[in-house]
Amino acid sequence: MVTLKDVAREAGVSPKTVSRVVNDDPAVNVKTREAVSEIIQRMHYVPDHAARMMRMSHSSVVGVMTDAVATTPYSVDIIRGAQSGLREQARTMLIANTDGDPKQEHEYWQVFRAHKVAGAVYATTYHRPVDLGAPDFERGIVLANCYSARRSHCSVVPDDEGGGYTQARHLIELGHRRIGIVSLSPVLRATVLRGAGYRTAFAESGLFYDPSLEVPGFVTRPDGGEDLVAYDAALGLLRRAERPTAIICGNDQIAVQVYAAAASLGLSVPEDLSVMGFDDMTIITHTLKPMLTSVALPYFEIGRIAVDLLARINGESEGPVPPQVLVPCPLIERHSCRQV
Amino acid sequence: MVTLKDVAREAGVSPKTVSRVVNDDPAVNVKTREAVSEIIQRMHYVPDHAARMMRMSHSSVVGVMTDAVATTPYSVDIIRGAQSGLREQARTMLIANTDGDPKQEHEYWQVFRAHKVAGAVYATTYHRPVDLGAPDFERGIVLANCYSARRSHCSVVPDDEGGGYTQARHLIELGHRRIGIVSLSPVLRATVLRGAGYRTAFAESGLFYDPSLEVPGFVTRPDGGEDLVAYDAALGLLRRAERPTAIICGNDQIAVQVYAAAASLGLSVPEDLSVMGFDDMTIITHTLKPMLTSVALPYFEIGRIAVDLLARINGESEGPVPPQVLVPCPLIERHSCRQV
DNA sequence: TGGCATATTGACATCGGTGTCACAACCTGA
DNA sequence: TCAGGTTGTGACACCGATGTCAATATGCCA
Repeated sequence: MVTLKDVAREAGVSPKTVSRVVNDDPAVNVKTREAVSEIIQRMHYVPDHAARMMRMSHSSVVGVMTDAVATTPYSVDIIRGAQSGLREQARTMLIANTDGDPKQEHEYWQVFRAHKVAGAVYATTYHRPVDLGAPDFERGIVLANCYSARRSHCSVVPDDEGGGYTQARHLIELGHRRIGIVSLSPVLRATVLRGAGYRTAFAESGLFYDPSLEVPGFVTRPDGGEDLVAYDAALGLLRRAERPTAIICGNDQIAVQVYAAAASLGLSVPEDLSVMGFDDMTIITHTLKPMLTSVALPYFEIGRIAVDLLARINGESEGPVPPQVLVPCPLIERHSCRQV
Repeated sequence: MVTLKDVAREAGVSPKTVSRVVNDDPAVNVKTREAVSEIIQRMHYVPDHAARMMRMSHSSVVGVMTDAVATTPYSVDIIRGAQSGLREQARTMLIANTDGDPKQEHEYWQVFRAHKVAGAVYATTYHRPVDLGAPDFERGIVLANCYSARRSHCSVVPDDEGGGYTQARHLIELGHRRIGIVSLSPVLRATVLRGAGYRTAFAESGLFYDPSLEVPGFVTRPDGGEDLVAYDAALGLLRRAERPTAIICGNDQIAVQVYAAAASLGLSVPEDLSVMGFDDMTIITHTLKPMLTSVALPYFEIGRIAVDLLARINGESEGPVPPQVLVPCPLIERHSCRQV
């Protein structure tokens, strides 16, 4: 391990001067700087993070704690977004996956403290309220894809209500008047919020919101698991006397089953039925034929904004720190919806 | 920040003694240990990672470098597997996502050096050869889901050949004799390896391998992107005079389109056609009706084994260090294949 | 009781950087 | 010519832990 002192000796200057060069301190003579820089390069010197951190009593690492971000595959984009933002801040990321286990969570807060991380992002798989308890962690915390029931931390969440509105609004603009909905489990916050969005869009256009046209695509088993019943749900809707001309899906998986149900009745998408997804999981949206129009969950953005907020909380960058940031869910048009 | 000294003062002992307690040094009187432990708890003391690391000149952090693990969603399970293994080793994970950019990659090797990480895992999205160049990084490196063309590092990769064998073998055992294959892009290593697996299984059973029954489900566009053409590929196979009774898919996305193609011809799965996926992306396998039988890519295991190997390389645990570990791809039986 | 092994504890230096402050060399303007 | 300012550099202490080694207390045996 080559140290500051080694470089200093080689360059014939004091360690402090090398330190200045490394940190771009302007109070160094240009010639000295160049000479030292050259030697740093030649010797492959890299400043020791530990020593620096110890002296400065905080690190350039940000902790990211997640429950089980891998469960819904794309929520891992929160991590990618965070990484992207941290890279610009010249920071790095210490990651902790807790599997939702409070014991692990507590341990990792300790780890974060031990590492003197500059702050933490707490990200969840599903948009939901969380209660962090008192993690005795002094630095800033930003919640991503979740929010504090006690409003104790600021949060970055998808605008599910807006997303629901966007789904409905787009179909209405295409001329649809009978719109079925195969929704997620009613206990999810997303379902409630999007429902509000649908109603707003319907009301705006003077459409009647018919509750019988909204059926769940997932049902919760007694053991807590979920069964995907969208196929039968969609069949039910499509067999009604007045068949809906479009179906809004709670997520893209539901759309897969809606496609299959339509096919089984000899209906084709989008000629006989428009289908609108949610989540924009490319693995599904690009795979279905025709490719699925969907509303995206802006995970990448959420991660990015979370670390930007963190920098503001820590006073390292300018800007306001709103208690909650709603990130819009953009419409991704493909070929599963048509004008009627 | 409460330090060792603070605890020592409070306990009326020397800092060194507190250090001994923290590190479970047996040379401490039981009564002293208990008293000090109690005060550590009460004061919420957490040892400073930086100071410890500096003194010991290595850290308990492992670096994980990835190209773009989020692209194929489930390859993120490599990360989860690694995390799970590291947790048992009482280590943590510094993560670096390079987007495949060599400049970022070089930067992150420097970051790893600066952090004095105990070792590194280099994970890729696709099973492929890599050339790490000379990352001037002194600690151990293990490749996950990729391997060194120059055999300079040890690697953990899925047994694609075995996976292909498993796919074919299972169908053969169910009595299928005409088996179509809708494969991945022929340039992928996985395609080549699995092809070898199919042939072995066919040969074993005295089946004739008919190249005309293997068609690509993806085609590469001039711009390098890929188009999913499995629907038409499957139609082609299913319209042949002697229709195959089963189709092996290069991944689960292909299976989605095979299902759709079968439906469009009025064929049902599995009565008229057995379908076998690959990757076991639950988001697809659980969504299709009937649920898809598939062969899993053991990403979680790969990540886990990689960090175990790393510990061996660093001499922290016992066991051999093979140059390459092939991780089996297990068959996950669901309902898309039937006996004929 | 003296001598020696063992158990327990602490003083001190050290790891690799950076903050503080002093100091020398060089300007500037009166 | 000299006070006062600016620029560039280095000496030294210190961040919070641990390794080394010495010091003290205790126990045991002859």
